[in-house]
Amino acid sequence: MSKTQPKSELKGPDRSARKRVRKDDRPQEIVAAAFEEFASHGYAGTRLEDVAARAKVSKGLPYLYFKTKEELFKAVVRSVITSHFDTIRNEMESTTLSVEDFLKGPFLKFVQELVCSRRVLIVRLLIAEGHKHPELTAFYFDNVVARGLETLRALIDRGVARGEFRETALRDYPQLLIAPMLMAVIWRALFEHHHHLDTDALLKTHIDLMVDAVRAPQSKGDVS
Amino acid sequence: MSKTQPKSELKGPDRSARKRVRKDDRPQEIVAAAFEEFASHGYAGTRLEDVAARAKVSKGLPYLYFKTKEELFKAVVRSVITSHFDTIRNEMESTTLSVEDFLKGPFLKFVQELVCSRRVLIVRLLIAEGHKHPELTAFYFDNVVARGLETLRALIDRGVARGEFRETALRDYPQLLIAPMLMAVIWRALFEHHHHLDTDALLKTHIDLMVDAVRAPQSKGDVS
Amino acid sequence: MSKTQPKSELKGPDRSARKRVRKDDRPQEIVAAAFEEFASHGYAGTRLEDVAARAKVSKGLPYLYFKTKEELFKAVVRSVITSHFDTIRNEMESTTLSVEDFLKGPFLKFVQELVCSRRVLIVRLLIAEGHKHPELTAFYFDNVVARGLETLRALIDRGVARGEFRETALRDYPQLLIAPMLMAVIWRALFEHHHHLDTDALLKTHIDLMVDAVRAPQSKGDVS
Amino acid sequence: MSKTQPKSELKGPDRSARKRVRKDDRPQEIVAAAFEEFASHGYAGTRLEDVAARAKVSKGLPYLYFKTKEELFKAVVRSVITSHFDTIRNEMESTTLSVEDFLKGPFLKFVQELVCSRRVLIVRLLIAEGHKHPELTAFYFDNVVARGLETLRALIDRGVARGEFRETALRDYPQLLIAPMLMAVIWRALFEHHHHLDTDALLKTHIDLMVDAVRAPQSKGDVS
DNA sequence: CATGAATGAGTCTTCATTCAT
DNA sequence: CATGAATGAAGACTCATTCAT
Repeated sequence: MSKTQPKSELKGPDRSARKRVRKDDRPQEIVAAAFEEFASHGYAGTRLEDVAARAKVSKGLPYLYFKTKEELFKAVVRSVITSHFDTIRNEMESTTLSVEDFLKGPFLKFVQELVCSRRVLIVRLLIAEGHKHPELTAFYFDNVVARGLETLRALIDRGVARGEFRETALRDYPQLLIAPMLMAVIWRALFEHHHHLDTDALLKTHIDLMVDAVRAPQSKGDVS
Repeated sequence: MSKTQPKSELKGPDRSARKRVRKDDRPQEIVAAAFEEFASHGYAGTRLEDVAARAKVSKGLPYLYFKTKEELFKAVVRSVITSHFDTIRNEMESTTLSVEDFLKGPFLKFVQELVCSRRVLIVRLLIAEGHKHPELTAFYFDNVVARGLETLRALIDRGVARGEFRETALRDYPQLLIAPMLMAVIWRALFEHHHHLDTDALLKTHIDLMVDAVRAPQSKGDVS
Repeated sequence: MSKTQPKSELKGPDRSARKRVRKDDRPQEIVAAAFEEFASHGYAGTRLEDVAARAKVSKGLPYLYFKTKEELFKAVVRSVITSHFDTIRNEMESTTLSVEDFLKGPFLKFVQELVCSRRVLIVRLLIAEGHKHPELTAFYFDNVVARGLETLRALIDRGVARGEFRETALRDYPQLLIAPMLMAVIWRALFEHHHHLDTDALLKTHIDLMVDAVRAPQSKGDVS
Repeated sequence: MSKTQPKSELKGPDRSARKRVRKDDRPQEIVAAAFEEFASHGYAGTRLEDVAARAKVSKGLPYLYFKTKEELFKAVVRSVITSHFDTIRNEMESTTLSVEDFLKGPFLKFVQELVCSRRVLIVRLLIAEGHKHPELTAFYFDNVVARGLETLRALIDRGVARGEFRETALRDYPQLLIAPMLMAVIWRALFEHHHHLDTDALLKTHIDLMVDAVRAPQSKGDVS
């Protein structure tokens, strides 16, 4: 009563639209909408109301599934991270291709596609907000970064073991195989309107040069 | 008249003296303080009151020099960008070293230092907020990115012209020389606490591999 | 920027009314306004916006002095408690009157006035909200309740020592001298509109009866 | 038909049986749950969802029986008030004990028990919220306060008529017999953790003193 | 010039209430 | 009847910005 309760005697617009799409995927829809908003405006710049609007639900609904804005943010990050990287990791480990062919084939393809997909936006998000969410950063590090680098290192070592590659410091810094992806993502986000960059070619060039750099001497003749 | 000692020695022994001395670089101090805050908390997460506090000025003073928060932000970005890159660019253009030696010497040194300096934080800031400030992004692109890439390309072309390097697509994607810097910056910001990365070695490895990749066949013997 | 900053280009009503009353008693004014609101609507039922409106300040100002609603509430309680009870306590300890005369004179007067004053509203407030603010309750207990009861007990003991009173359990339960005050406060708050109660007479009757009850036998003749 | 066993034995073995059994007292269970919640958190501080949870029903069910939160609150107050005071009133009117013995016996017992029961919490609730619910306060006044005081006054008058008591103003302020109960209730709610108070002894002391105060001079010998 | 009290629009979050199922 | 997902009004709190002193 009194000031605690809404005085409205006349109620909202269309009460019938509710439950229309209702499913147990409501949380997913909200997470999807939140992803777009977070990706566009950053954490602080995103208003939960806009997330709700984009998900076509009421302002209060996200709070039914996510206790706070931060919870929602974490859910967003986790949902993007989860399982998207398992595929390529599995391929890496089970492929019968030569390492060079794998890098120039499936791996390049994967990275090229990743860079064009909406879910790389999560990378920018983490770059921007990660340090405020240590828990999340740790999660990302453990599930994506650490495992990804490990697999890459194993791949390089295999190349060396198979006599494809010479021994180089690359195995100690597999991050170098990934670095151009960051460049591509950031370029697309910031500079694409100023100057077009063919990220596919960028990535391909990088792989080609890297392979050239580490290729074992005797295999030189095989190339052309 | 301007830099003479204050005439009133009666009030505040050295307080007025300090004031005088600081008067001219007040904006700079505010920008410096703002840089730290923006770098730590992002644009939206930074409170102007904290900036003022860090700069040891009153809450209202920043508004004397910068009409809005965004103006201040732009000033911050500009101040970091300005002139820090001219030096290396000049060196690049006037050096007498071989391109390989230049890359492995002054250039590597520059990048390694940049990565450790506080002013790379601006990179993360731009990654995070750049798309909301097109004007700023354009300014950064024109003054840093475009000119930097141009100079790098010229350097590579010089290497080719001098017979040091073979012709590769690297000249079309000089971003590849910079990409590991992004990796280094981001790693330090997000993952350093999880897993140490020797960024100096990372950067060196990258330059070494890149040079190996593009070095002209006959120049192999010339190196040492 | 963007959604973080107010878009308003046209600003509020009268920007000149500010600072009019400005003094360092602003906090006091806010506390006073808050007292009225809390007393009227309880803790949860009070809107800080109404407090601000009553204090004729903007919605945000209370937060400049009180970090949260609860802080303000505590300040309200403390401000009412502080020092109002010292006077009567001092009188109690330094009076030259007989205990009976003191109880029927200054003490009765004090209680009668207290019951009519606005600051007893704090009692109702504490009854209603106290259990949610243990810190505050402890503060009130230490500063008002414990000290008040102690003084009352000393007074009764003095009456016994002087031969005015016989030894009764009243000294163990000095709360009984205060109980009718609670009745008076609560009655006025809840039932006054239903049925008038002469609280002055109620309180006087209670003191008279209590004194009759504990008066030493030999002093009986002295009464009339 | 109404209380026969459910016909469908197939679904839910005894789940449906329980449902049937509970159906009739659902409102009561909800009121009971609501009482606990209101008593603990006050009106505004109580969430209907918690009430439902405590009553082990769904969030929407209370609305089937009570149109609004306020209706439920009223039902709570009424349910506690109703009929609990008739017993003692009847006793008061039909007892064959002397008034003194009645006060020191059944009446004291009743008050002591009341103070320890959960249903006195309603008193604190009314103190806190009563002024916002005039209707409810009126109901409480008519059914509990007015009738209670009337009966007490009649009791005192009977004491006077029987020559047990002298004529005192107590008959005009029977509230004084009740006042210590308020003290006891409030003390238990707020200060018990700070300092234990033997409320039984408090109440007994009060009755003893009051009776001493009003006892007729000649009846002194009659007592034992 | 410099200060910091004051403003008020905006955002997160809660919860009474409704209603499709 | 019973459920609980969904709604949306309201309130706590923040902070960019202003301006009297």
